[in-house]
Amino acid sequence: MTLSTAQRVAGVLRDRIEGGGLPPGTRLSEEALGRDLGVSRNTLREAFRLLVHESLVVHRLNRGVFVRVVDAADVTDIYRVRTALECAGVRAAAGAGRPLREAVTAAVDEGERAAAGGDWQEVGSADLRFHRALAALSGSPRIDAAMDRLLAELRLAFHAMPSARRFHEPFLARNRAFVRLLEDGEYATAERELTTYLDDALKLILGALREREEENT
Amino acid sequence: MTLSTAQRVAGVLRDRIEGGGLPPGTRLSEEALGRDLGVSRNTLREAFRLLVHESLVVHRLNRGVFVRVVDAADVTDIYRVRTALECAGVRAAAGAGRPLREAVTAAVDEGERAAAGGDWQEVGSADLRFHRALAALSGSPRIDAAMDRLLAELRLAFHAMPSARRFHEPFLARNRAFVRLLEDGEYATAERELTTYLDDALKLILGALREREEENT
DNA sequence: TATTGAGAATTGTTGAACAATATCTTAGCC
DNA sequence: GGCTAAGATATTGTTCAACAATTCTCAATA
Repeated sequence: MTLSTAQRVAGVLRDRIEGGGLPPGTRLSEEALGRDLGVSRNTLREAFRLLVHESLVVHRLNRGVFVRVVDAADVTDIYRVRTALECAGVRAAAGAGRPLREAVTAAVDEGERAAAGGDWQEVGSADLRFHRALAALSGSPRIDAAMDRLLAELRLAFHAMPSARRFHEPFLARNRAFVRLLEDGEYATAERELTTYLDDALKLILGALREREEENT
Repeated sequence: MTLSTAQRVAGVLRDRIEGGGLPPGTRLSEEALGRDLGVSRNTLREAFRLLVHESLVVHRLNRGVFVRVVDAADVTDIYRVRTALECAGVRAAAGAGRPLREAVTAAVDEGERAAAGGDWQEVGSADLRFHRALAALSGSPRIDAAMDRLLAELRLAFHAMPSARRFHEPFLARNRAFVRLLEDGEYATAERELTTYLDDALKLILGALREREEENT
């Protein structure tokens, strides 16, 4: 057993949350969950702390933990940080090692292959890998970890997106064009394009969030 | 009782660590510390969790918690992330609100005042506030939080710096010049200067770390 | 010297008890 | 009827001691 009980429990909860089994806003009762998963309240609370650190749940004093609700302000902020980290990656691209640069191209390739096969779920995953690879060009473990946390948060918001295809399809060509800019060493242009790219994506998500908001009124 | 026992214990440990009473690498025995502080192991473990979240200690499964050792690779990485975040702040400076911009200037003012009074400890604090204010120009809560964690980590490495004055004095003028660039709207120049600024600071710290390393051989 | 295995030391997990806080219920009032 | 306030109930927060699981120590052995 190389994983502690708390880590295993956190993994189970993470899967349930990301799989939609525990929708945003759900309260996680210590007693009920502990009985369900067969662990003590103490261990469960330890698992909660791990998930709090991943921003998947929030902890309100004397009220318990709730599945994180990612609102428009959160998404906007996440995109601010993404822009900072991914732009830093682009600026480090020239000095980055070959494996790091190839990871970027590979993710774009995989996205196109998935699109050809009609697997839009996988197109989404490849897109996240693409952006993570972009930030990873910095060669910084802390940036990698921060990026993972950000994308995990973002996945919570993606539950609101009606169609993976409508959201991802327009970006396939932009990803390809962007990679070409990197390969040609057009870093300044690439950075500008990336900024507007992320801004466009943000607007799409905010639009979807607003629509869902109006539905629930 | 507005502070839990665990929080008090964490405070005691934090003081001991930052005061040098518990040098980096020290293992914090649950039983010995618990007896020493008069709390149960469980409470002590809760305190440990708080400190882990602050990056002051690390937790290794089945081995216990150790006072964090910040090595050259860590410092290098921290400066990579700082560069990304502070540069993002500079690029957002034009659109940032007045209070955010004034906070940058205020920190530089306070640094100069402290230097005039010979309080080099306070010069160091003001310098940290200056860089935090720089990153805060982005107006992003997540960037603010990340910056706080980074600077807390960095404080651990500063224990290796022999003289606060020798380290901070040369940067007083650079801080002032940098603020002037911001006020004049010379953002591109400011960003370039900031990059070399952080690079120079990194080299100084790495040099001090190397010297301390050689002493301990 | 390197290895191995039993025992010691240490951390991981649990369940319980009690305290503090929040939520729900209900009785009384306007 | 609707509203407020007091009390009852449920939930989380904190601490403890005991037991399980893991790692470490160190002598015995090849």
